[in-house]
Amino acid sequence: MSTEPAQFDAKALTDKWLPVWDEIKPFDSGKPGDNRPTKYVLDMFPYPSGDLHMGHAEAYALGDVIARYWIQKGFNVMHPIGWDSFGLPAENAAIKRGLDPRGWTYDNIAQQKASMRRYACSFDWDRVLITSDPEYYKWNQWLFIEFYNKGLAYRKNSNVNWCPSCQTVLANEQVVQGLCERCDTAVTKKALTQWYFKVTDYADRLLDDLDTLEGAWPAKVLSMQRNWIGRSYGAEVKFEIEGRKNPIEVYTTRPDTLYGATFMVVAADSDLAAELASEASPEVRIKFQDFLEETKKTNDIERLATDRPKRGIDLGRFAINPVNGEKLPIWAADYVLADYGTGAIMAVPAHDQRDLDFAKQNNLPVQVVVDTGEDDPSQSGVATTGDGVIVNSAELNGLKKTEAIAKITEVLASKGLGKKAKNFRLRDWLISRQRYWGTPIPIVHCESCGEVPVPASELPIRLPDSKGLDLSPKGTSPLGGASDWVNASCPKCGQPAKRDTDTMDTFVDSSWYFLRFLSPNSDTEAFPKDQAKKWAPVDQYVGGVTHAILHLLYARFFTKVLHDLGYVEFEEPFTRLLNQGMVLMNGSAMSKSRGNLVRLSEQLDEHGVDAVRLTMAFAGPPEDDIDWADVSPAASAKFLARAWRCAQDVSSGPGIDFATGEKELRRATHLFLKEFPEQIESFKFNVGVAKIMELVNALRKTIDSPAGGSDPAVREATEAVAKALSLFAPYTAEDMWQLLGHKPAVALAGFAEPIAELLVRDTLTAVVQVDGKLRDKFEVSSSITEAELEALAMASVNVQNALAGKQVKNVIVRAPKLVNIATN
RNA sequence: GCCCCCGUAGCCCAAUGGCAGAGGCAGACGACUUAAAAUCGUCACAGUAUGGGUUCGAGUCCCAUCGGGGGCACCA
Repeated sequence: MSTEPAQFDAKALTDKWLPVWDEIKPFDSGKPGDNRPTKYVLDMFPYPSGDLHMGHAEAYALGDVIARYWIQKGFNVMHPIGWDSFGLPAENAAIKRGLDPRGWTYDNIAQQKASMRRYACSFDWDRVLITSDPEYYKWNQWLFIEFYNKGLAYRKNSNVNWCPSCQTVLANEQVVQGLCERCDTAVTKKALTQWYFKVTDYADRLLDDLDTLEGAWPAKVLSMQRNWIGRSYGAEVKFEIEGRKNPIEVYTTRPDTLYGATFMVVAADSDLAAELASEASPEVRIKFQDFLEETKKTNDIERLATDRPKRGIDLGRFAINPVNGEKLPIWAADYVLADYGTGAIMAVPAHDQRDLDFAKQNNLPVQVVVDTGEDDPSQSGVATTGDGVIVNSAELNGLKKTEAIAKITEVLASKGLGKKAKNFRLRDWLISRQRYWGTPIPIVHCESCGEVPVPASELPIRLPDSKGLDLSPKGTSPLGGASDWVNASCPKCGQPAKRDTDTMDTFVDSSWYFLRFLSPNSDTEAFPKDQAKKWAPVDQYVGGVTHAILHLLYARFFTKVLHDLGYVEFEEPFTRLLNQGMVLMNGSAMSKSRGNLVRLSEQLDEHGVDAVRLTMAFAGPPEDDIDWADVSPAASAKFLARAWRCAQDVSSGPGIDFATGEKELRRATHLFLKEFPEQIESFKFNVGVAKIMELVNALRKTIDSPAGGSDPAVREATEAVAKALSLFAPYTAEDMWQLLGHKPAVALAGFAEPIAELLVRDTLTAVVQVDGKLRDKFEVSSSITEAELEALAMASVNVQNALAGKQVKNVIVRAPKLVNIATN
C-alpha cells in the first residue's frame, strides 16, 4: 500500500461515469411496471441558437436539483427535454448564409444535446421532442383546427403591430415599449387580415385562476399576469348623437361622474371617427383627414411619452348626455385607443387627468361632480380621482363614490341607457406570421367555400422545401412562392384552391409541448389521455422570468381550452413555478459587444461540470441574479475534492451498523438529514449546499480525530454527503458512492430518514436577558422546567447586577432556551 | 404617475419574533514542506440603510424617508 492515494480529477470522472449511466439509464421514466409515485419536473425547453451558454447552465442545474431530489425521495420523475426549434433566428441565419434553416437548426440541436449529456442533466432521453419536426407540428395544426371548430381561431382585418425590419406582424405581447421584442425596431401599424386565437374569451378564467397559484408561483409573475390581463369594471353608457340614428356606447369605470361629462372623445383611428367626420362640414372633413394622417405617422414610442401633448380636433358634432340632456361636443383625439372598450369615451375633465389636460388645451369646460376636499381641478390643473361626496348630480348628490356607481348603473339599466360592463387590457392573440420557418396554417382558401380547414387525415401540411424560395423578409410569406405547394384542391368542393401561406407564431408550439412529452412519438394522437391523467399537470416548472407573461399566459390558455374540449382534467398546466435569475458578469448581462462574455465550455473545461453546477446552486437564492465575478467555481471544485477525500478516508465496509458511531457526528448527520430536504423543498439550494459543507466540516474533524475513518458515524455521514451531493455534483457523488463500496447509481440510492432521538441534545445553552439585553448564559439540561430555569436565572450574579436598583415587572421564560426579565 | 420586491461583515449570502452568523470568497496567522503548491487548522471583521411605532423581546411585524431593482403605464 505504498502507492499515492488517487487525486480528485473532475475530467476523469466525467469520462468514467457517462458511459455507465448510458448503460443503466437511471432516469428512464417509462419503465413498464414502475409503481413509484410520479412527479413531472419540466425545464423550459431551449431555442437551439447555438451551444448552451451560462444562462442555460444555471437553469438546467437548478431544474436538475429538483428532479434529482424527487428521484431520491422515491418518485418516478419525468424530466424531459426538447427543442423550441421554429423561429426567426434559424431563418435569418439561413438567409445570411444562403442555407436551409433545417440544417442550421438540427446541427445546433445536436450540439446542445451533447452538451446537456456532458452537463449530466437527469433528462429522460427517450422522451425528446423537436417542434420543427412534422411529427410535432402536425399536432399544432390539429389543435388549430380544434380551436377553429370551437370558434376560437378566426380571421379579422385590423390595424396590427408591424415590425418593418422583421417584415412580419407581432402579437401585442411582442411589442415592448413600442419596440419589436426581437430586433428593437420601432413598431408601426398596418391594416391586415390575420388569424387570431380568441384568448379574450378566457380572460376571466385566466385572471381568476391565478388565485389558485398563489404561493406556488412567484408573486412577481402573478402580478405581471394580472396586470397584463387588466380587468376593469364599470358601465357602458349610451349617448344619442345628433344627426345619427344609433347611439354611441361609451365604456367608463366612473359612471358616478356622468354628470361631470363635458365633451366626448372618439379615437382618431376608429371607424366611428371616420363616420362622424364624413358627415361633418367639408372643413372638418379636410381637417380630420390631415389629423388622421398625422396620427398614423406617430409611432408607439412617441405615443407612449406621457408628457406628449394630446392632440385632437373638434368634429363639430354633438352627443346628448343621457342623464341631463346636455349637448357635448365630440372630438377626435389621439389619446383614446380604438381597440379598447368601444373606442369612444365620455370626458370628465374634473376627475380624469387625461381629460383635464385635453380640456385645458382646447378650452373645454370643467365640471366638478365629486367633492374630495381638494382644490378645484380647473384651477389647480390636477384632476381629483379619490372618493368624496357627489355634487351637481341631481339624484346622486350626497352619495359616496361606490354608492353612486351602483345607483347610476341601476338607473341607466332601468331606462335602457346603459349597463354594467367590464373590460380587459388583454387582446386576442394574433398568431399569423409572414415567415417561412414555422407551422403552416392548415387552412385552404376556396373561391366558393371560403376558408376551409384541412381534414385531420391530411395532416401534417408539411413545409415545402426552402430550396428555390425567397426567404428574405418582404411583407408576405415566403410560402407564397412555392406554387406547387400553394395550389391545392378545396377539401369541401374539390375545386382548385390555395393554401394559407402564413405560419404560426412559435408560441403556439410551446403552449402545449409539456403534454407532448407524454408520448413524443405517437402518430395517432397529440397525447394520450391516460398518460395525461398519470403525469400532468407539471408538478414543477423551471425557467426564466422572461416568459412571465407571453409563454405562461398562452400555455394556460391552451390548457383551459384543452380542458373544455375534454382532453385534460386540469385547468392549470404548471402547479409550481420557479424562476431562476440571470447570470451576469460585472453587474450586467453578458454580451460579446460588452466584452464580458463568460464561455460555458471554458468554465467546464477549467473547473469541471460538477463545480460549475455546484457554483450555480450555491451562488444565492435561485431567483436572484448571479454575478459570475462574485462567485468562485474554483472554490466549488476545492470543496468537491474535500468531500471526495472523505469517501477515500472511510475505512469501514458498507452495511456496518451505525448505532455505535461517534455521537456528535451522528447528531450532525441526522440534523442534516432533517434540514437538507427542507431547504431543497423551499428552493433554498444555496442553504442546502451550505448544510452539506457544514456536515463535511464535521466529518473531516471526526476523521482526523482519534475516532478516525473506521468509525461507523463517518461512513454514515459520508453516505449522506454523497447522496445529497448527487443533486448538485453527480460525477463526484457517483465516485464517492463507489469509493464507499456501492454500485451505481447514487442518484437512485434514496435519502436516509433522520432518527428523532439523535436530534435531541442532553444539554444546551440557555440565555438570560434583562429588558431584552443579554446578561448571562449557562448550560442547562434540555429537559429543564420553566420554574427551574427561572430560578437559575434569578440566581445569576450577572443578572442580579443588571437588576440592581430596578423593579422586576415581568419574567418571560421559554424553557430551555431563554429567560427575559422585564423591569419598570 | 400607479403597483411589487429588496437594503445584514470588504464581497456573495444565512438567521420558525428569542445569543446577529450556517456556508463560502477575499484577508491574516500557524502546521506540514528544503521550498512552493495542495492540504489541515486558528483568527479577525457588521449590530442589520435611516427615523418612528408595536412587543417582555424586532434583521424579522407596522408607518414614513432614503437608496437599489422590477412590472404596468393615454386601457377611460
